[in-house]
Amino acid sequence: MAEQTVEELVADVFSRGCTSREALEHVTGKWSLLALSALAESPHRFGELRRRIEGVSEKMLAQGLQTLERDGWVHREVHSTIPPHVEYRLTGAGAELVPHLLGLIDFVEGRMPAVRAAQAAADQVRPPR
Amino acid sequence: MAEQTVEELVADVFSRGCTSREALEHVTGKWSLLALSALAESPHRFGELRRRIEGVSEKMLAQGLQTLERDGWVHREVHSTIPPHVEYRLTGAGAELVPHLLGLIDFVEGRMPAVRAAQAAADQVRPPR
DNA sequence: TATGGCACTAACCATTGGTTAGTACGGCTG
DNA sequence: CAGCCGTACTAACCAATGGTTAGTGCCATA
Repeated sequence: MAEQTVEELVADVFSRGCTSREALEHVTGKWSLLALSALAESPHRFGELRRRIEGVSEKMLAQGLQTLERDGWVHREVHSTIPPHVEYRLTGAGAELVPHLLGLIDFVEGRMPAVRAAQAAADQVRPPR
Repeated sequence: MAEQTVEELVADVFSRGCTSREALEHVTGKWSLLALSALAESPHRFGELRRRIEGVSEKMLAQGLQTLERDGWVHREVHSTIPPHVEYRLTGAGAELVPHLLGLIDFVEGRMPAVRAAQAAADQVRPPR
């Protein structure tokens, strides 16, 4: 661990220097995850995404989309119109990423009864602060 | 959207009131994700996890493990010894969750060259602030 | 005596998340 | 006419969470 090769930088999430950590954080971010899921349905304009994802602010949405675009998961297309018209769609890479995310989302959603039961049981033994 | 049924609370990540949002945030949290991945290899003691996951502090690790335990993904077993001996292992649910996480991690790791290339290209067009 | 092992937690500062206001332009309504 | 709406962001500022550092108690060892 004293020395790190380039391969280790790429390949090992347990390694502090692994650059995929950051990329993982981006795609699993709270709002990015939901934006990607929405874009899996169809390309959206900014405002459409905003309305699709309840609870997200324009600021957080813009931030997440910017990151997703920079990492190459999302394609942003600006039409020079008034009012502004910006469209977001998944890139090829994004389209391959999304089934992984949706699989995880579906799994967790399906497990919510168990999660809730576990929380209730845990809170009985050890009430939260 | 004016009214929400219990089903909607459970089933729709796009909905503000969806409780699975929080559960998703927990399992995809930066340190929790790595803890779950390490536990997929074998049960670990606290210190073993700390050493396995480079860069995590005891505080952040403890916090993540506590959440994972509460949600029912991880089983925490305390042995009353001196020095303390606490062991963490995946629950049955955790064992089913982890392949989803590992699939995502593998996918993103494999895509890092493309992510980096996308970032470099994006930064040329639009240098980051 | 001091230090190390173990698994946390308290105190405090740094960073990111989130709220609110603002931008510019054309169209529509009262 | 003035005000508001639609659009897609960004600036300013406060709230919340992440992260750093110190501390806990007990036994064993140098």
